[in-house]
Amino acid sequence: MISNKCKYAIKALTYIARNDDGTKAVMTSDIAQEQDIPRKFLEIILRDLRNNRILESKRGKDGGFRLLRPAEDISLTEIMRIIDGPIAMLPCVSLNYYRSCDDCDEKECEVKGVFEQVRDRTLEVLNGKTIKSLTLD
Amino acid sequence: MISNKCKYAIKALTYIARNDDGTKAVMTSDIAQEQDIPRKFLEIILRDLRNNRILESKRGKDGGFRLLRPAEDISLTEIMRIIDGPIAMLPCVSLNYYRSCDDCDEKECEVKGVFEQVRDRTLEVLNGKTIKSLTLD
DNA sequence: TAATAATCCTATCTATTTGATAGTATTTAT
DNA sequence: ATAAATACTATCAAATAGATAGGATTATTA
Repeated sequence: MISNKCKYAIKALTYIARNDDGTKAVMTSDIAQEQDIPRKFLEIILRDLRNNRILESKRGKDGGFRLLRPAEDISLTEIMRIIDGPIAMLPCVSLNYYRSCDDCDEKECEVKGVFEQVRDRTLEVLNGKTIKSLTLD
Repeated sequence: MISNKCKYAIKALTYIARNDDGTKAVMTSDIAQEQDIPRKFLEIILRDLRNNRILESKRGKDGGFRLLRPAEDISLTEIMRIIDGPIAMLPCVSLNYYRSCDDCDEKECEVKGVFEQVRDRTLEVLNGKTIKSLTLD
């Protein structure tokens, strides 16, 4: 399962992508209201995305958030990794968050192969999806 | 990520499948030792699997556990659902643990479609894997 | 039939993660 | 100056993960 936080992040980003008309940044409070996300929680999420160079922010009056890159260059995998961490089902098959298993020898691990396949299938779908393509669905 | 508990369950089942020679049941303590799983934790897992009709148990001396069905009839998905619950990444796309989302309208949800695809790809892999096929890998 | 060896059951515990809220500081437009 | 926005720090409650402890029950066998 992905976390609520991650789902909020995706919804917030698609909202920003749809509502940035080029004149002014998109405000936290608008996103929170329209997408039904707790405001203070959303602040944390947006700051996270900013710190990871997905968003840029502007403070003060008429402040808000903008995508730092075109929506078609932001993949779902990138967002999910920032917010939730690994996508793989086992640490030892994670591409971005690899950790060895304490309790088994990877060379003869029975389950590793299966979960590598799951990972690859999952990434085939998720890598192909961007904030842009989500807004078109 | 799948839980440690679930990984333990899979390893325990493959161990039982490999070591049941038809004469006597496989003991918790043997599994725990060979597969490096905390004994008391493993007890809980095996009882769970028994309650869900994956294993049968025999008490007392020479007691232990056996697969209730042939290893080729026990899929990974079944085990994962018993131990960890839903396999899907969103409650609203889960086949076995469906729950509606509080915060969005499913008809126009942007992410639902993607995670249905992920679910289907994942199940393609996991449904094809059984305790039997894992022991052959 | 007593001893032994196994599962069964209930309760408990600690650490981490999840999902959030509160309050204040800082920045910016007017 | 003032209003309105983000930035930051701290805190909190509930759920989940990952176990551990101790005794009850059942079955074998010497």
